[in-house]
Amino acid sequence: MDKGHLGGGGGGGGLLALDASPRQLGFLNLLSPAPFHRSMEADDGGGGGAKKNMKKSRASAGADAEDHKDQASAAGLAIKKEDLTINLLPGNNTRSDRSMVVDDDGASRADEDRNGRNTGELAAMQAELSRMNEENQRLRGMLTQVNSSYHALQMHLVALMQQRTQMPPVQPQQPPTHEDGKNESAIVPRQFLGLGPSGASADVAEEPSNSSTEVGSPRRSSSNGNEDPERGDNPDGPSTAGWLPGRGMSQQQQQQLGAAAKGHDQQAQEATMRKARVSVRARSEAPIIADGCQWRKYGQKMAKGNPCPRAYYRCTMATGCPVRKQVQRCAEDRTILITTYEGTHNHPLPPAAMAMASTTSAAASMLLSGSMPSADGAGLMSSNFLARTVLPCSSSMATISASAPFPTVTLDLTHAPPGAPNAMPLNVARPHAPGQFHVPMPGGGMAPAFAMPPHMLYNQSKFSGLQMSSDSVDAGQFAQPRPPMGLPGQLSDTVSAAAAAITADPNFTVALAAAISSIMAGQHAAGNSNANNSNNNTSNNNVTTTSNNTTSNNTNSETQ
DNA sequence: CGCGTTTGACCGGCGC
DNA sequence: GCGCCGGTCAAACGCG
Repeated sequence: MDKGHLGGGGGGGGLLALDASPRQLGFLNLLSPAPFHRSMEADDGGGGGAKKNMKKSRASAGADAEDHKDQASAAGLAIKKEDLTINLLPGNNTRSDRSMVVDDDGASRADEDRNGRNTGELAAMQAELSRMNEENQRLRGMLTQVNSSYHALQMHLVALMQQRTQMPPVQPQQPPTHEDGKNESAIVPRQFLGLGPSGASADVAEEPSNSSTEVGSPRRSSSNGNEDPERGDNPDGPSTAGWLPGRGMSQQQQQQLGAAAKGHDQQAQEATMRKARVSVRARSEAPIIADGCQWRKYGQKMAKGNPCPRAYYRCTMATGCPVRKQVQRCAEDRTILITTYEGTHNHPLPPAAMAMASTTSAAASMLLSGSMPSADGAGLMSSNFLARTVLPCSSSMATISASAPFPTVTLDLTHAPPGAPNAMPLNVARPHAPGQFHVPMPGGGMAPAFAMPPHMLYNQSKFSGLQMSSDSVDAGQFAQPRPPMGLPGQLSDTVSAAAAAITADPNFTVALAAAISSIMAGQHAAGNSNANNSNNNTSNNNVTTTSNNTTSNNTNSETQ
């Protein structure tokens, strides 16, 4: 029976978890790649890292001061051999030859000669080191800048969250005076769609009639049950206040709405945005994925072009929750379960559900903030970029469809992050793709919520692959699992919930998106294009190099 | 008996 | 205007 699938899953991992450490942020990795990358390498182990660094190009080598100190200290020992072949001077050779000829006891003399050579090498290396130090300073400056930006964002997030807790449930929305405003595009979408647990504000806004219990409402226009009361002039109903243009607006804006065509366009636009969906593709044998929410099936249809029926579910965790989801198996590969979420929860969610909801929320916000100026190339660029940043582990897994009837983000969880260690082959049978779905866990490969029944574990773990996206990046990119965090399951859940709540905040997402977009715009202005991945020795070499890394990872995952 | 699922009917949007 | 299609409703049904 399907009842078994309605129960909430165990605690999921912290999805899109934002660690205090900037290196956990994939986008920061993109923005200031070299220092972070190198700091990661340093984790691999010191000596080998130092040797590797010497072989690198100067640009990529000069990053961490400590590394250079290590190099300096090791210069007289480890680097000698390589550099001897480089720095052998004719004079040295003659001296060495002469010493061999003249002296039978050439050991001490040879040592002296070596010392003499070493002094020359040391001078050269000191010069090199000084250059590297200078470069180091520059890179440190960059790092400091990025760190300060990160902390500024963090402060902004905290401020936003505090604002949110102090705000009444229904907050007045920004006046929709934008026609094509790209600045507003980052603000507006979050008012319409957030699949995450938005606690009160946006959810209540989404729900046309909370007090009148949508579920029990007899007459609902079928597919537009959400929009109709909002589209129509619905003067009352506090629930419509959230995003309805007519609510919480100045008289001037009301007059704007009065203008038929204009208001109509806006409303149509907003309705379209409200239709934004997040589609999750995951391999699952189960008929439904356990995302922590409770769902009630209210319909099933045979969709055209797919022999598998499409099931319609409605969230029943709270009366009137407008969130719906469609579940359908992929026509090509029926082991792939496609779950499409639409709407915003208007009730608190358990951590497990919050994880999924925050993922979809982040993806939806990403989509809307990026694709709002759909005709704008920059918008699409930022969408794709955000698809990689918000969902780092799924750089190729997050795709945005502009051609779909509704703007849709597709999170493809059927691909394993590249190079994921300690992967847990959760697939029951994937003959064509061995170990295709790998779920790297921060604690060495195991999720904390394993008190679940096996089938729940199966499903929930699939989401953990998304939830642990940032961790996946760490583990996947650097092929070095982080040491076990030692977090008890409960605490881990709490942390995940907090992280999920943070990332679920559309304000955060939008702020993040805006910051990233602006930074990226600056970088593109400076370095033209990241996609070229040329390995020239320009000042952008660091960025390019790491974007190479990122790109190669992307392609890795894409080719899977 | 209550709750959830099933399934045919209905409705609205959209393309021709 | 008509038909197709996606989405929803609600009565019937099944299960615990």
